[in-house]
Amino acid sequence: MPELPEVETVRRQIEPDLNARRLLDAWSHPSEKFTPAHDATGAVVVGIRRRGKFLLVDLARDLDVEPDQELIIHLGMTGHLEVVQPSAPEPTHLRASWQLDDSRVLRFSDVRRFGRLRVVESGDHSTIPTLARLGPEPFDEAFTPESLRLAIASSSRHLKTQLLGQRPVAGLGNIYADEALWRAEVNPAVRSITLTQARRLHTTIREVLRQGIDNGGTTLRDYRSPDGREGANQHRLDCYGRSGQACGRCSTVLESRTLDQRTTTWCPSCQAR
DNA sequence: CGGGGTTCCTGGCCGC
DNA sequence: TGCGGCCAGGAACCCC
Repeated sequence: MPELPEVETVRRQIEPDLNARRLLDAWSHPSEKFTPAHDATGAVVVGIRRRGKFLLVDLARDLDVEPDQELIIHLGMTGHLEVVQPSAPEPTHLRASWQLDDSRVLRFSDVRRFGRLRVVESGDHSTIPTLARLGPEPFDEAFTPESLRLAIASSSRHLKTQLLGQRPVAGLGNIYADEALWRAEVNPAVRSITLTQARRLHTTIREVLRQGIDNGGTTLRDYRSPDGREGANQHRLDCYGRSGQACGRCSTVLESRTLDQRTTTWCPSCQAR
């Protein structure tokens, strides 16, 4: 399930292959999630950025002009991007592909079809709700303990649920949210946090995301980087997926329960309310 | 507008 | 071995 570290790993890998390449013919699966692939046809890639879990591919009519469109890619749970020779074996769940002007092909495959594509005018994110209201990038200076505390205070929902909502900070999913809360020793089900807790959580959010990027992402089942390799961060998890095992800090057995329809794992002792 | 619930999908896994 | 049932999970979407 690609979260910020996985999406950033993908971005770094495909950028050199895609930069300055023109997208020629496009093919797409008939779902409306993927048919916008055709809207990018004819444009040249002049850069690839990331906001939270979204990839923003800057498109221009030509190499020497300002970009006027963005191809926005969300990988969902099982989305995978690769730039390969056309002779490479076709993925089983191909959802979109673009012929490139260097004879290679950009392919987007996605087993569960939770991913989606859109082409919009540069900077116009108004039709993509989560992106339009996305919180600060975790490594940006706009993300501070106080911004985090304020964001959490602005809603009455459970802390973990708010973090998954992408408003307090961009890019957390279930894995890194559980990891950050565990490290910060904050209970996932509280509805507000003190500034002291916000300071800890601010630090641990940055730590777990940085560690995830440094390890090339977390591969639990499907995630592969564009070059087909697994990440290594799954060997470094302290909390996510460790329900029933001993907490690495206090040896209490980690618990798991569904919080607002999402599986949540935490230490009932160090993360007590 | 916020909160709460539902839906989209399919492979993998469990139990019989 | 086969199969029904269930689960995971991000974000759009719908209703109140």
